[in-house]
Amino acid sequence: MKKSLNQNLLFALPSMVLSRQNKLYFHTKTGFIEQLQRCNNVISMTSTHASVLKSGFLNDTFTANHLMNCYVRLQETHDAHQLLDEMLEPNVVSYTSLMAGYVNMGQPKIAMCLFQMMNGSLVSPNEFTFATVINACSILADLRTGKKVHSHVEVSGLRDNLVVCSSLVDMYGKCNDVDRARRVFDSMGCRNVVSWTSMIVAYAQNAQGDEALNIFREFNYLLGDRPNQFMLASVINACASLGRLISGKVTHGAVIRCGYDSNDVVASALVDMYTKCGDVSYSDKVFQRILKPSVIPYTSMIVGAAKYGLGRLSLGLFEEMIARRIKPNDVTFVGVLHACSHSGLVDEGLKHLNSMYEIYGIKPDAKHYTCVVDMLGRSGRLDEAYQLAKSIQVDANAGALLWGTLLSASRLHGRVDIAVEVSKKLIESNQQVAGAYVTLSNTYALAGDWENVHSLRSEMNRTGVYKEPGCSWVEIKDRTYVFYAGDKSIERGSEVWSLMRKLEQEMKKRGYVGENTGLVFVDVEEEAKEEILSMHSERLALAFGLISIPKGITIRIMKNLRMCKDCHEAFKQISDIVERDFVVRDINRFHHFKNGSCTCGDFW
DNA sequence: GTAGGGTTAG
Repeated sequence: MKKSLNQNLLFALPSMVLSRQNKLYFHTKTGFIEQLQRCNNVISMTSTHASVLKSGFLNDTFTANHLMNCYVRLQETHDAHQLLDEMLEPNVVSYTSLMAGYVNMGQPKIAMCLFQMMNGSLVSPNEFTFATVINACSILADLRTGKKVHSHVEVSGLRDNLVVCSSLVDMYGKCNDVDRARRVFDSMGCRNVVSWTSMIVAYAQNAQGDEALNIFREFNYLLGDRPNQFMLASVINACASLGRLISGKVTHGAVIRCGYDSNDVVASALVDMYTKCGDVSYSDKVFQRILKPSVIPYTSMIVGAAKYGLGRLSLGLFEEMIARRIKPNDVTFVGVLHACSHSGLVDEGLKHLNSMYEIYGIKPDAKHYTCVVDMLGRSGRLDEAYQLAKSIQVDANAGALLWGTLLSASRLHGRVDIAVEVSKKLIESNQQVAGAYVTLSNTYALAGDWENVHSLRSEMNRTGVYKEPGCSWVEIKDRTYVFYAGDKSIERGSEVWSLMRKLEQEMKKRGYVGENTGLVFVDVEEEAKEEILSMHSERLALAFGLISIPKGITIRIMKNLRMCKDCHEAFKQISDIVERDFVVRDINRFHHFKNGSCTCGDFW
């Protein structure tokens, strides 16, 4: 029969008592608690537990809670749980601290079970309990339970509690219910920087970056508080998701002025933002300034370089981080494989796939295999890619990505046979149906099989399958230019088209041929052309922007600026990083000029 | 004993 934790300790007790005899006999409740607070390893913990047991103080809930908290702190949740089971009168602190322990140990489900168990007892939850269990729902993105807990909060008299409401905002955000998050946020009588950050994150992580920036503006305007590193990292993330280079740079200025530029998390967000906003060289400059980059900034930079086709740079960074004994994670390998895929480094990619588990103990999963399928597919090794895809066990979402990847590769290399098989899989499983139809149709078009193209189009019309037009956008100076696939009426459209033709000629001159360049159209139907254009419109718009922005307007204005010390430092650093034509505009926004001196506060 | 941030393949 299994012995209880306390029974086990009784067996261990005699030797412990003997070795610490003199101290133990004089213990008081306060003495035990002080001793427990000092415990920093399991051996001293076990010994103290034994003494508490012997003294009889274990029946005292307050002392037992300290004991349990100590187990939780040492990550011995199993022992802490056993202690709770054996407590005579566990109270709200006993339940809540164990719940928090499970959440911190990555076992939020057990925390939720404990909450249920507690509700079945006579103990009522308090604000700490609610914040903890809501956090568990948030980690699991469990909206159903989250709503139930929310109702419980409403009747518990804690609906005005700042921490509970902030955790509700966060929970709804993580469960992709932004409207509910906003409703809770709006209902709050009192908010702090955490509640505002939770709302910003809720918007940013649910593809509503504009709203995230609006609410950040509101925060600055209403509160005049300085944002902290959490808020700034979230705002930078929102800029990244929108491709808003200027807003990103302005926020970068705020980061420097507020003194968070050496923060690892903020720097990672900046590296990622500059990549997504169109300039990997800024990312590199920010990255170079990080004194001791951890795995995440390294990964951001590896992924960033990979996206720009700088595979060798990605692999060099990977080697550098290994040499610095920084352990890669699963995302790092996604970046490495992505880099190999986009730079045609197939053999090296396969080598990295094999080393993942063998050397680093990371088991490749669907996302890694999807990268490898993409890598083999891009390089024309379609049969191997197909074989690999068939051998992977995936759930529906990962499957959609995997087969979608193979389908694109089949189209790229005109492998109608594989494209047909793969589209069938996608359409039958009701995944990416419209995309599958269009890509299959384009594959037929590339092969000159117009009969099948037309029959697919009729089938799409008959079954009512509609492909949302692709959309991309780019921010140039203070304007956002939006491009929809197939929309020829875009502003300054004729300039875009003429620039595109120039680029096309330039690329041809340098030896690019075929549709791999993305700008050279093959003889396909109108819709297929539009799809190819939309894939590249972002880069196109960037190129378009670069030749349209007037330069050289900056130096004179700058000389007249009188800046406070903080702003001057921010300006010096940021001008190392960004180009001057953007900087002046940003710098003007960093400052308020009153009576000839500089006051800061409004980032926008 | 409680709430918030960064990297992920087509």
